[in-house]
Order: sequence, then C-alpha cells, then structure tokens
Amino acid sequence: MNWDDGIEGPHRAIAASASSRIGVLAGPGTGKTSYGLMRRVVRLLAEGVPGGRILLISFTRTAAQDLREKIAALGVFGADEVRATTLHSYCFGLLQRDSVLAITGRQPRPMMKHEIDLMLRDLEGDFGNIYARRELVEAFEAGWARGITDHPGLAVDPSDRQFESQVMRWMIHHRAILIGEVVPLAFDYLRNNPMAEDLGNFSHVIVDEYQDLNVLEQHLLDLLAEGETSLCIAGDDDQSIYSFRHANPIGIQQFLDRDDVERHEIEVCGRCPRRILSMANSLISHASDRDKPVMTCRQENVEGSVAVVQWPDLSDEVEGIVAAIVADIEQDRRQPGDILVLTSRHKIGEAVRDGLRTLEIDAHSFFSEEAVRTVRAQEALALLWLAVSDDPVSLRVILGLDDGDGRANAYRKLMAYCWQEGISEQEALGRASRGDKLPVSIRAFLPRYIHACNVIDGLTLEDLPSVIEALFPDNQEELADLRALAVDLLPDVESARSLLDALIVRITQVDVPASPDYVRIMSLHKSKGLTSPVVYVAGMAEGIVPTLPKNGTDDQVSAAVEEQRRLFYVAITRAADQLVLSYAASMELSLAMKLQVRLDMSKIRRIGGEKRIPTIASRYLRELGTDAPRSVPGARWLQDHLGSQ
DNA sequence: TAAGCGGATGTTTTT
DNA sequence: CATCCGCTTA
Repeated sequence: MNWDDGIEGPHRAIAASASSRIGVLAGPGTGKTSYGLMRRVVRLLAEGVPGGRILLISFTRTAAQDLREKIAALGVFGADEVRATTLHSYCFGLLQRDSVLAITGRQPRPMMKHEIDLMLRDLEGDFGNIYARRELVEAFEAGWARGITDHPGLAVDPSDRQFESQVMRWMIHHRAILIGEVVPLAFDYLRNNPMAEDLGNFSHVIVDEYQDLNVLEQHLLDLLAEGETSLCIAGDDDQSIYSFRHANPIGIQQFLDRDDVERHEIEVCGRCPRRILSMANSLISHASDRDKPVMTCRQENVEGSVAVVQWPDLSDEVEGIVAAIVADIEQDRRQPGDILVLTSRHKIGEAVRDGLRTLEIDAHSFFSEEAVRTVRAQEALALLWLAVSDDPVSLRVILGLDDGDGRANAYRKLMAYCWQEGISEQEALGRASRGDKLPVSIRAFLPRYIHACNVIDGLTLEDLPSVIEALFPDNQEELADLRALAVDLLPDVESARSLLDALIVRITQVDVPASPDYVRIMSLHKSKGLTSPVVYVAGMAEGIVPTLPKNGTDDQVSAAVEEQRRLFYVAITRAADQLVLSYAASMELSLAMKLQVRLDMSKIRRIGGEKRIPTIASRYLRELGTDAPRSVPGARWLQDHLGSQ
C-alpha cells in the first residue's frame, strides 16, 4: 500500500507533514486514526524511518489495541517494530526495564478498587470520608496537577504531602502499587535522569486521544519528544470524559494554538448517518464556551434510524430491549456482534445481559472489575491469592470482610502493633494462632484469620478443578462471574499461581473485541473508539445521564453537566446505522435510590406494598434538535419493531 | 444490656 | 430511602 492511496484533504496533509510539531483536532468518525495517523506511519516507514524509532501512544487499552491491529493490517516493512501502547503500559515497561521499582523497593502488585478503598480507610489523618479520600488518591495519581497552574509531580499543600506519605507507607508495607502511580513514577524518573535511554530513543512520537491525558501525562510526552523528536498529537476536546482523573481537555487547544505547531482539523464524519450526526451536532452545540463548526456528513443520503423510547418501569425497559434484540437476531436482521448496549449503571447492563442469556443469546458485559464487585467474590479471590503467596493486601481484604469500613480502626491498631514489633500482620496473626498473646483491641481478627487458614489448608492446589469447586462453587450468584472466568481459564493454566495471574488479568484488564460474535454491553466510557451498527443507550433518566455529584458546589455540578453531555455525545456517535435511546418513566423507590436517579420525593406513590416514584427524562434528550424523533411508549415501539419487515 | 440517635454510606467512569 | 456503625442514655 502506498501511504497516499485514496486519501486527500486533511488526512493527506497530516500523513505528509514534515513539521516536527503537528496537532490534529478531529471529531468522532472522522478517520483521523486510520487515514491520518496510520498513513503517516506508512509514509515514515516507506521513507526509511526504522519502525523501532516510532512510538504510538493512546490512553485506553481499547484504543491502543486498535492501533496495534491497524498497524499489523498495514502489511508494511518495519511495521512490526513500531511500538503502539497505552501510556501506562509504556511507563510500566520503562520502570521495569530500568529496575526503577526494584531499586525503590516497590513491588509491581497492582491494587483493585475494593483494595484501594481499604487502604484509604486505613490512613490515619484528617482526610475526610471515603469520597474525599478517593478524590485525593486521584489527585495523587495525577501528580497533584489538579489545575493547569499546578506544578505536576509535586505535592505542595502540607495536607496533600501528608496524604502522599501515608499512602506510600501503606503501599510499601503491603508490597503493592497503584496502577495510577506508574505515570508519576516514570515522569519523576525521566526528569531526574536526562541520560535515560528513552529520551531520544524515538524520532517520532504520535499520540492519539490527547484530550484524555492530564497535565502530568502531557508533560511526560513533552519530555519524550524533546529536541529533534517529532511530536504529532490528535484528539477532540468534545470527547473529553475523564475529569475524575484530572484529564486536561484544554491542553489540546493550547497545543494547537502554539506558534510552532502545524494545525489540522477534520470536519467530515464518515461513520454516522445523517440523522444521528444531526442530533450529535445539536447536542454538542449546547456545550458552554464552545466555538466550533458543525461536523458535516459524508453519508448525507443515508438517513439512519433513531428511536426514543419510554417504558413504565426499569424491568419493562430491560425486558423491552432484550425482546427487541432477540427479534432482530432471530429474524436475521442483525448479528449479535452488530449490537452495542450502553448504560451508566452496571446493574442495568447486567440485567440486559442476563435477560439475553436466558433467551440463548450470547452476550458479554464489560464493566470495570465486575467479577469482584461482591464481597464473597472478593473473599474467594483473596483466599486463592493467599493460598499461592504471602500477599499482605489479600490478608487485609480477608480481615475487613463484611464490615462497612473494613474494620479500619482495628486494622490500624494491628499495623501499629506490627510496626512496633517489626513483624508482618501475617506473622503476628500466625503467632497468635499458635498461642501468643495479642493486644485485646486486635484479638478479634484471630478467628477470621484462623478460618481463612483452614479454608486454604483444605485446598489441594495441584488439583485445579477442586480448587475452583472449593473457592468458587456453583449456584452462588455472588461468585458466578468469577467462577465463569476461572472455568474458562482452566484449560490454559497448569498451576494455581498461573490461574490466579490469569484471573487478575481477566478481571482488571478486560479487552473489548472490535468484532465479536456476541452482544456487547458496557459503560458509555468504555464505548469510546468503538463503532457499531446498532447502539442502545439505556437509562436515559436524570441522575443516570447525567450522573451528578451529590453534594457538589454549583461549579462542580455545572462542570459535570458539561462532561456528561460529552459522554452522551461519545455514546450516540458510536452508531453507524441505528440508535435507540431508552428510559423508564418510574421506578421502585429503593431501586431508584440505589441507582442514584434524580427524584422528586413529593411524588412518591404507594402501590400495593411498594413505593413508586416517577423519574425525570434526561435533560440531554431536549438538546437533540429537530431531527430527534418524539419519545414513544415502549409497548408501541416494540410492536412496530417486532412487526417491521 | 437494650433502645435510641446521629452520621456515614450506597455510585459512575480509567490506567 | 435502607442499612449499619458507634456512641450515648436509661
């Protein structure tokens, strides 16, 4: 393939540019990756740049995987040498290769979300409740660069510093690492080691989805591309959806506005049909402080199909979506892999998944760490971990089970005792189980520890099926996901250790395939970068879309309203043919509370024994413009849908 | 020891 | 709203 086959306009200009600083602003479905960045790689390789001197970076694993597949498909000499990866994976590799972790006494044992929560509860200090602590750990992972004026990599505020040192103390003591730590660590390392091999290793650094990066990450890329190295960045601030991790969407505009940057824009969407693109354009035009031309449609004569559907209750919504999907598949209008179901609540997504599976339709959900969302699953995984290794974090999990705050007070006392005695928690409890005295305040841990030891002693690690039966028994709903993963992995692993390792990868690093043979169900966030003929967005009610902070300031709430609009914009621009937006008109009160739906408490109605409350349709449905269809009742839509063709 | 009260928590997203 | 924890009071 020649680098310029069949491309013109901005795509060709991006691929051809010899500038050492290139910025690309391009909306969803504009082909910036496939026809801009990829062709640029082809041209560089054809002109003799060694593949190993080209680095391609993206933020999400899905996008990085997509880059790798596209490079492999190029079939160009040298393409297999090109490195395409997530920024985190790149940083982790760098730290491993230069033994940075080992030298600083750190272990590459990543923490899962429920484990991080325990760590946060264990910290002693005036850091506020768990929500405030989660925000602090996000700021720490962003190198404390919360605002653009902050100097990335350094905690300035004394309270921030105290938080950081307490986190580090806990993490080192428990021989673990936060995934988010790798970027600050790599940044610090590169800044203090100007001789490091990676600085100057690449002649071309190409970054996709730049709007997803925070200030620290953007600075790190500047370090990698200092001097002679060419830096090409591409992104779209309209698709910036990661403010919770301090992503810096204005960074892309600032980069484009620099004098030394050659600026490119792509305004033609080749993915969405006319009607869907018109709705997306209308929606995003409601963003405040936005001044951009609308995207034009390459398929102006393809109309696309859109429905906005309202159901009486959430269960009707789930059943209705399931029925419509089943009909489309059974009547051969669609393949399962053509269908993408997006929702901001895993409970809704999992209900759709289970409904489809009941009717023999293959469906997979991709919510983060969903296999260990239940306490029993967390326990089972921790027991397996402790059975194959001495893992302090898993012991911490076991000791905190079935308690609102994970017995943080008692565990703090245990940690203090162990520090004083110079032994590990495992050692302290082990000695106590053999008769040594423990201080009264932490003696309550002993029965839990002994119970865990008994379970572990009862395992026959050489017999993997028996381990699975013992730890993840069948017919326990809370363990179903974990068991399914373990059973699936069983043929490919030969030891309990490798089963554990594979399980952790499957739990924490879920890959979303681009062309599967099953229905995909996921969060709106996860959908970024995907294209699908049919897209359902379920749960279009206020409180779900948008999800807003409960006790936020006015500024925080309006920032969330802006970002949730961009998230919805990402979701609807996934659709290449058909889009269905759906929501329930009312819900049972306790379920509505659990889902954080916005409610007017004066509207509670008692029907029989249950309390019902009306929900409020998402504000964004009103921003979709004149091409949006009227909302129709679910029963009527389903009847039309089942009868169509 | 039991009852009562007030406060925290529940949730969504990524690496 | 529902549940749970810690603390105070009877």
